[in-house]
Amino acid sequence: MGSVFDTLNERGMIAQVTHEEQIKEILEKEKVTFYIGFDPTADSLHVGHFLQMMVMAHMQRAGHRPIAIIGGGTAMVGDPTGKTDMRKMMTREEIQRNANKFKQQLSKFIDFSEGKALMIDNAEWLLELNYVKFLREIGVHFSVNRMLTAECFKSRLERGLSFIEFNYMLMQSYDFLKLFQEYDCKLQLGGDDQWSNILGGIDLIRRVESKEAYGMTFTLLTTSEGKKMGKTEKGALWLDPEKTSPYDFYQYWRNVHDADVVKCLKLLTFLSMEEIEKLAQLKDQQINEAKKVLAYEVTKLVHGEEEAVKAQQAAEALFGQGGVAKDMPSTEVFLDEIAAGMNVLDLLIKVKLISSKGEGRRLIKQGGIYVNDERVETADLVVNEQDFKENELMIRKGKKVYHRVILIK
RNA sequence: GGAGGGGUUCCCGAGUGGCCAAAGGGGGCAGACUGUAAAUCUGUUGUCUUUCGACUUCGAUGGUUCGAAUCCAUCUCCCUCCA
Repeated sequence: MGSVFDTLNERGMIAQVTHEEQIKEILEKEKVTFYIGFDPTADSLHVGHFLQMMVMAHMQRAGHRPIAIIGGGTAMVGDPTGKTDMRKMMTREEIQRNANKFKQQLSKFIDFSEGKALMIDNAEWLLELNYVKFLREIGVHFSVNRMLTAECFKSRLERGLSFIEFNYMLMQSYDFLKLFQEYDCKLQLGGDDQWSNILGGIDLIRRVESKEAYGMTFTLLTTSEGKKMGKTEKGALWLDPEKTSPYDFYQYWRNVHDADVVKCLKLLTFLSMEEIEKLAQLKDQQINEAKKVLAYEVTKLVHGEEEAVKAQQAAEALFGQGGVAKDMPSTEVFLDEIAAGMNVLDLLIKVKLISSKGEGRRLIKQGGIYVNDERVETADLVVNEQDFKENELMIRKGKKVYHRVILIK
């Protein structure tokens, strides 16, 4: 029966901690208020945030109180960490809109009721800061020399770093101080790339309050090849079903590399370590079973059980034998559009499986397009009403991309 | 403020008057092999038509020329050095 710390640790989530012993201790004995910051720079959270959310959920389950900080103020400055060039500035409105979406998504993981968790926008205090006052109270505590030695600035120094970005660290540190003072928040968590920013906050608290605060960072979600995970050809893998359908989401995890399955199970599901161990024993083909579990569990967490089941069924119907999948992407077509016959290429375009006719021709030439499971041999093929079975037509591109066309009479 | 360098197709990056829809790499997509994996190999990767071909693209706008990504002018953005 270990503490959350052990749980997080054995799942391989923890990257660095500031004071291992003390953190273990407070996590075991106290109800700790901690925070994680989220940058509202996109209109949806993506898998990159997923791990942070898992951590928050784990912590909350262990009785601690999470604060999700929406970086409404800091987003107006831009975190230089890991960016090769300056981030584009965002308007208040954009940030606000994004922040609202975040809250919805976070609510699936964290219970915000009865003050069990808080969500705060740091714009609340950052936007009102008085420059001179800030410099006098906060700025004095930072040594430029030391900041420059931080890895995140070092790399940027070669390319150029604007003053505004340079200040990001101060603002994030100030957040921590503020939360420490007002909410007794003494632990900051974050991705491993946030390490130096977190240290900044801890330092600041020590100097201003003469009290100890703690920090802990988590593994960044990367593939075994060291690439950031969750990037797809269409961009990030979003948690918003409007931006990434549950089916695609499921498929992403269904298709992770062998080497990453166990890691993902540990990091992204609540399955017990015993169950994961069991799955980790699987070899070769059987690994697919583990991948199914992974895909199902992760989809369930993000989109709910119902969607996860649907996605799984859809996938099985398609990749297993026969069966009709109801929940893959589909497009409706009206009878009069099809009555006279419609060229495959036009149909493919309509259904957005291809973006140009040239692409379609190429795919067909290479044997990558199937209609109702029959390989399309020529781009001249015309599809008409007779091709629909029970008002449905199945189009497949390559091996994995399916699309259902529904005929509306 | 002064001096210099630069903006090329998804990304990086060649290309300095016709042979350029534009090398090479990366990435993407498809095919083979497989396990809805990885690795590998092959093809492909502006649009339209596919057969020749037509059209649009090299920061923006004008200009020179039979012909411009390549030359000129103006504008714009970025970077480096100096102050």
